[in-house]
Amino acid sequence: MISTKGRYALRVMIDLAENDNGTPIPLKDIAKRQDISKKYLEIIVKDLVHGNLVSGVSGKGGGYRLSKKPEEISVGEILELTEGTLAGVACLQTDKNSCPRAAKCKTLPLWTEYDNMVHDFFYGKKLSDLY
Amino acid sequence: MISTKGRYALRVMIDLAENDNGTPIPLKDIAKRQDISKKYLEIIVKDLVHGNLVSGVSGKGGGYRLSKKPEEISVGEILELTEGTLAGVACLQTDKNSCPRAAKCKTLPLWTEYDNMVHDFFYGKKLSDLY
DNA sequence: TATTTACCTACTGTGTCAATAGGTTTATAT
DNA sequence: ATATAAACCTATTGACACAGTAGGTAAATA
Repeated sequence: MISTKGRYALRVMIDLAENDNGTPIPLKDIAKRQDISKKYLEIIVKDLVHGNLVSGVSGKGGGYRLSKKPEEISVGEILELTEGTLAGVACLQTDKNSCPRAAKCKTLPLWTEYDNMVHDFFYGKKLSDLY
Repeated sequence: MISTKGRYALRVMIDLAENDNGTPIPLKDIAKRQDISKKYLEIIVKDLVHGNLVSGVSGKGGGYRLSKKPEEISVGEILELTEGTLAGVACLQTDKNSCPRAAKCKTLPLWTEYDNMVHDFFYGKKLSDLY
């Protein structure tokens, strides 16, 4: 299940894209527009900065701006970054080493197909498609 | 994320379908074949019984059997029963009353599309497709 | 009547989620 | 220079779900 973190992250990204006027956008403004506590947004934006999707500018007059054009940012990137993974099933998380039953598992092909579908869906959607 | 409960439930259902020989199949056998504790399986099978996907027969010689033919049971039914919901996003869970931002929410259409895709995927797969 | 099975209620440790709290650093505007 | 406004950082917390265990009772057959 996609958590608030990923969902809020997407809203932040859209907000940044929609309100882009050249100058950095302070978190305070986003928090107010999106009705999300600024404190919580700090955590989320930190992930986005680490993933190079946005860059922050400190000091008065500072704020955040997108690092790439909205057409070049996929929803999948945003979610994978903030959710940690897009994998819908634990068996398929890359860090978990593969299950000993994998070879004979009757359900693994289903989960793999599911995972590919979800991946393609979210990586096919660009930020620019959402506003 | 689909939890062990849903994943195990699916394996139980496949096991019941594959080993169906007319007589009920005791949980002990399923637990051994699937390498899952019988105690934990009890919880899972209870859900399946409540949802009328399997029926239990008490007493010596008892066990469980499928209530319908494998071609008539969808993976979606199984997962929705054991997971509680198939909704990948909290906004779309039926019990939660809709979010006040819904009307102006830029992300809601995305989540709805995602949800429909997932729903169609899992309801399109039948138990008989998996073994 | 002993045995085998389903069925029931309760409990628990672990971890994640969602969020808050209180600071320090950085850089601009005045 | 200095006040101000912003990002940035570390830690903490309450609530809840997940994954599983424990110990029993009821039902039905061999």
